[in-house]
Amino acid sequence: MAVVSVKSLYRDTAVHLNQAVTVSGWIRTLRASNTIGFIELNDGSFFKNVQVVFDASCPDFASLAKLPIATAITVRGKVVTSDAAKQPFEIFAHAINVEAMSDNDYPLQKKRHSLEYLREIAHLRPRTNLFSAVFRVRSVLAHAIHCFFQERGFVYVHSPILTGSDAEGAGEMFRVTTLDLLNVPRHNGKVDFTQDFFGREAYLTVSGQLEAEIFALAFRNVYTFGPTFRSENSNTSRHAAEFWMIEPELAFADLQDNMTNIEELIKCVVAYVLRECPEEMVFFNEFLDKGLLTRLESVVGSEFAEITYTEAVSLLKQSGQKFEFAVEWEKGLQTEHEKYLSEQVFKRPVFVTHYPKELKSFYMRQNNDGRTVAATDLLVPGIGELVGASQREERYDVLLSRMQELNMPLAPYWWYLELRKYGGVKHSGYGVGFERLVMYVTGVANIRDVIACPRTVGNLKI
RNA sequence: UCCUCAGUAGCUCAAUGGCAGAGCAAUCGGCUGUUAACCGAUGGGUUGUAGGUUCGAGUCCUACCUGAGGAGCCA
Repeated sequence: MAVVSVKSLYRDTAVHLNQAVTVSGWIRTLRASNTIGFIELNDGSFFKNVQVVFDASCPDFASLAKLPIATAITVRGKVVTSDAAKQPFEIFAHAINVEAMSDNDYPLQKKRHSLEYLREIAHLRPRTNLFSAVFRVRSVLAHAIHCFFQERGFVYVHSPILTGSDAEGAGEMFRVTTLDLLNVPRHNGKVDFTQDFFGREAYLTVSGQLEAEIFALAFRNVYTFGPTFRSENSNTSRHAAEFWMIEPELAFADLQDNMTNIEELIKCVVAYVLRECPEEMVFFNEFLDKGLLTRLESVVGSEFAEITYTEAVSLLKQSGQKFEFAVEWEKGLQTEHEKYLSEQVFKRPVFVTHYPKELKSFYMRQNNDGRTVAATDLLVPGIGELVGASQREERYDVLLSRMQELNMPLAPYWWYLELRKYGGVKHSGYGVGFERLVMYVTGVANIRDVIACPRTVGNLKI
């Protein structure tokens, strides 16, 4: 008999009711007495478990009643309605076959564990309710992002993970080398990278944006979605050394077009997850954040706020709010300022636009005022910066003089400058921290809990 | 990197400078259509590490390690 998924049992209950079925999965918990036992079985296909009832008519009843948690079993039985309150149906077992034993020192108990403890057993935590929900939503969210862009004709670009540029400006980089670190070749006192794998220095990418621009100027609308690496010594609940980013790039688009696209993306993928993962979302709302569903539904339904950086600064100055750091136009917004804006003033996602050029990257398009650039950050309650965006500087001379102002080496960027010479139309793009999006959608507070095997400073356990 | 807090049984946590404990888990037994089942019994400790103060340190002091929260940096 074909094995039926637990998801199918829940989604098509009427089809299976009073029918013989075979299911296979792992024991989440087991309760038994002399005459009857109950197994909550999870088969991986669905967030919820199915209750398996077995009594003395089931072969090997006594030994089945002692099986440890996490034992893998196959159950043959009949789907019946359940008398008890907590489940609409259950499986009455005729036979239970052990596929793979577990052990009584299994670290996950029938109780609530701390997130810190679960991080130490990252190889087992996907078997818990919370992580089962998180990683299913992460998968659905990734799919939603591809759907959004593919439906709109965006081309998915695989930007390089290995890069030769060490001055992308987005953060500290991991060096990649095949040189023997115990016997490094030298030339005139310096490391001789001509003997390294690529014949030059190489790093892991901190952003695929510059390469995405290449493709935007050929395919018009493109996006990247892949891993990114930053070796910064940052120790917060929102930073990881390895994370995923989505970096769309739109040709013939200014900052406003960019922001329209960002808002559509966020609303579309949030709505998608609410639709596809109702059980998981109810769980998050229950156990992590009672206001989650209300907040996400309002995100889908309402306009994002918009304010210029200069307006935001004067709004903060006039707010009367006590801040640890004074608000100053030249110094940029502190985290406390951003939180006040998104959580107290607007209480929803807010675009802050036109930042001082000194605070932003060289490639952002300079405004006519001579002091700001066409850039925006999308700030969301609870997370802070979710999206960083800008119109790119398409004017060759302006870009060149800005790079010279910043004393940047020009040679590595010859191709980036050359893009401006041949039909370098206005274009815009943005970067979304995928894990931050997962956090925002699930209510999970620590980035380490939305990554399968998180890498942070001093931590690469599994 | 800086600031703050924490580290005691497998897990979650108690213990005034004076005998190191509880709940859950595990093991054994009982019992019941159970829902983190329930009831009884049993085993389980170099109190993060190294020094110091003291008649006596889980408790006070110093350094280090680990974790968490916040800041900076950013996505």
